[in-house]
Amino acid sequence: MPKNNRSSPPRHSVTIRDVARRAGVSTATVSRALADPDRVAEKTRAAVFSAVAEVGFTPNAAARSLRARSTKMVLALLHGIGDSFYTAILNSLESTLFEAGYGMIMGDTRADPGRERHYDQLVRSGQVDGVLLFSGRLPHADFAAISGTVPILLVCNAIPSMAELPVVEVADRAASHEMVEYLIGLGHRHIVHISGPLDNIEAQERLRGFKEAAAARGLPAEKQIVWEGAFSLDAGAAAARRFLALTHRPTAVFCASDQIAIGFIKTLRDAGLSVPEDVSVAGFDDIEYASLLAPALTTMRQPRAELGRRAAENLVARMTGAAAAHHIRLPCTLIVRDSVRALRPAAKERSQAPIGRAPLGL
Amino acid sequence: MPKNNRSSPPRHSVTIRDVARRAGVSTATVSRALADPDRVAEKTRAAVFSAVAEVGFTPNAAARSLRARSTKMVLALLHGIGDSFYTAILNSLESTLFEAGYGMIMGDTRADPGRERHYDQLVRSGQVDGVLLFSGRLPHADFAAISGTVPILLVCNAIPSMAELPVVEVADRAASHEMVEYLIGLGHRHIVHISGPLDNIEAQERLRGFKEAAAARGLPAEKQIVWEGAFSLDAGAAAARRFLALTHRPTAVFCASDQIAIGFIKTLRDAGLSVPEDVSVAGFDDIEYASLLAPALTTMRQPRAELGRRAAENLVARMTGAAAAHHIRLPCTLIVRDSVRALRPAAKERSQAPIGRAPLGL
DNA sequence: ATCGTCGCTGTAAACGATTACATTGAAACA
DNA sequence: TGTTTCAATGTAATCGTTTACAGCGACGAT
Repeated sequence: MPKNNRSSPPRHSVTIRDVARRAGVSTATVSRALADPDRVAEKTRAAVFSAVAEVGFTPNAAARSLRARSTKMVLALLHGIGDSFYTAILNSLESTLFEAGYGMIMGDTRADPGRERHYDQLVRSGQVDGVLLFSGRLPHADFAAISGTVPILLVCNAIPSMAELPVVEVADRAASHEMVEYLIGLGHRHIVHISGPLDNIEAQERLRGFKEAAAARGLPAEKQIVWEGAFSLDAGAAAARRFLALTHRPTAVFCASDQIAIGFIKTLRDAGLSVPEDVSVAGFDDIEYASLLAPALTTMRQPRAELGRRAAENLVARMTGAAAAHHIRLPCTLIVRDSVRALRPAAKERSQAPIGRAPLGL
Repeated sequence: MPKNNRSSPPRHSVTIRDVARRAGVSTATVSRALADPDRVAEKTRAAVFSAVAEVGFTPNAAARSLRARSTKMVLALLHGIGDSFYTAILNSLESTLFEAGYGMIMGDTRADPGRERHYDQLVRSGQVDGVLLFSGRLPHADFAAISGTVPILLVCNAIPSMAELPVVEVADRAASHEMVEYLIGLGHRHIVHISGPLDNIEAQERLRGFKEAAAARGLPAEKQIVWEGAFSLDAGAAAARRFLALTHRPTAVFCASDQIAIGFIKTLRDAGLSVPEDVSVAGFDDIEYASLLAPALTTMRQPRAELGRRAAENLVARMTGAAAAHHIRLPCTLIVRDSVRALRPAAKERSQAPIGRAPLGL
């Protein structure tokens, strides 16, 4: 007997129609019972629910989206998923979105135009109800156009040319101010700022904060050095090599990220200098391991969990048509640990002499 | 004159019909031209493409999914997005999936039944074409049922009760063997294994590897201690307190994760012990900062990028109906750094005496 | 001349839900 | 009793694609 290839139906999934048949009602009633149980009679409701359970029904998302024009999904578009900076944010993001009934699609632009176009299409094709835009290097004109399609929220990414878009960000400039004030308060007058890449908004703001604070306190401008690089360990290492080559070394280094600071310290240590004895080093971010390093890193803590939560809440409000703040700026907090120390007053001018290995006793 | 609220159409999006009209062809032809340009005449193709550009058309994803029964999305379901272990994996995952034209929805179960049900529904509602299951604590019966719906791939998560599901994992047991062999080779005979949570498959495997290797080498069973905890810093710290309370201290500690090792070392150091002088400590994972700590961590490196890539490739193959390996196991590599050292042969038996502060000179 | 064959295109039926509108029956009220 | 009202339900259109099927010239083979 030949195999009967035709007997089994073409994998028909179970639809609302099956439920309706089973419960002896129309599909409209099933839909209503599921969407708002109070709108159908108690008897019907019970019949529908047990029918749903019996046939094992789950509404088809595509059909629902098509008709209802909503997907209950948001796109989180960032630059470099691998960056550990995002992990804490993603955590509270997912959490808050989940509470509100939204799923999260993750996209990474990697600063690649092809990818940017792809995600642009994703949004335009109606696959998400909203966008959280972390990446700072997009073809923003395109995304501005999208903002007519679904709500967009810029996160940590207050692009000046798109002032009309809502933003949730960290008070980078103020935090930078505070850190510089702190260093000055400890007696440092000769400071180098190792900046992040200056096509990045946050790097720009931190640099600006550094300059403003130094100027406001009347620090000699020629002694405030700025080196630009990536937010990476390697950039920190490169800066350290530059630092070692200086004859008149600054007494403090303010890094635009903890990664930079760590790379910097490591290279310095390999060269025989020690932190903070020979030079004070401050970071920015307060990454998970900042407190575990030796020396424990003095840094600015970014409110990452809150950032994720507020961003998600704000976007949800927009998607549901509720009122939402147009600009949220969250403060950082200075975390004092061991990598920065007060400059010995006596050494204030001496510190410009070449610095050798720290004395053994201390 | 009253505002004419009715004049603007109800935000009609631009559909394939508009393109068809504009190009003077049928919607079927537009669809064909877009799906496979070679199937329409050159003239038509040109007309369609310029029409698409002119009206600004992007196909509606919901409609397409509904009809074509495919969403070009996968669900990556994990337990604790915040865990830095995932970041490197996610990176190569996203990358590989993107190349293959798939998007990625991220879900976190947080070991919460409500969430598990939610993501179960997500899959059943046809929102994804495949699932990557990282989390080790699901109501697996349910997900086994799903496997009839879309392909599922277990990642780092070879649940025995679901042997029929395909797996991509790390050779945890073999890696554990190797580490224990390494410690034994350095003269260690008295080892404690700080395990991860034993409802986690990987923790189980690492523990098993530890026991097997110790037994194979004839190490005295009563000296091989196992403490169970989370994969966290805190668990490491707790283990350290336990360790400090011992009178006969082991000479080496093999931690089931770098996090544990770091927490352990930190607490030990706070108590005045130093690593590796007083005790050798090995980790597992080779997290980003393992090399930057003092002491730099001796550990097993997990091939995370490759793990992500292989998992994505395998799932894509399954989704497209291609052949795919049913079980992939990737090897780890031992990374020797500074937190483990050879036991001084002379001290072999002495080492059971209470260990004091390390001599200053070393 | 006739009949495939083939390349190209159009017509219309799905896909599976939501929802505007119509219908029904019973309660409420005059 | 007749009318109104309202809750509960059914009917069928709709969302925007894809795709099975059919049609239609043109061309080559018989």
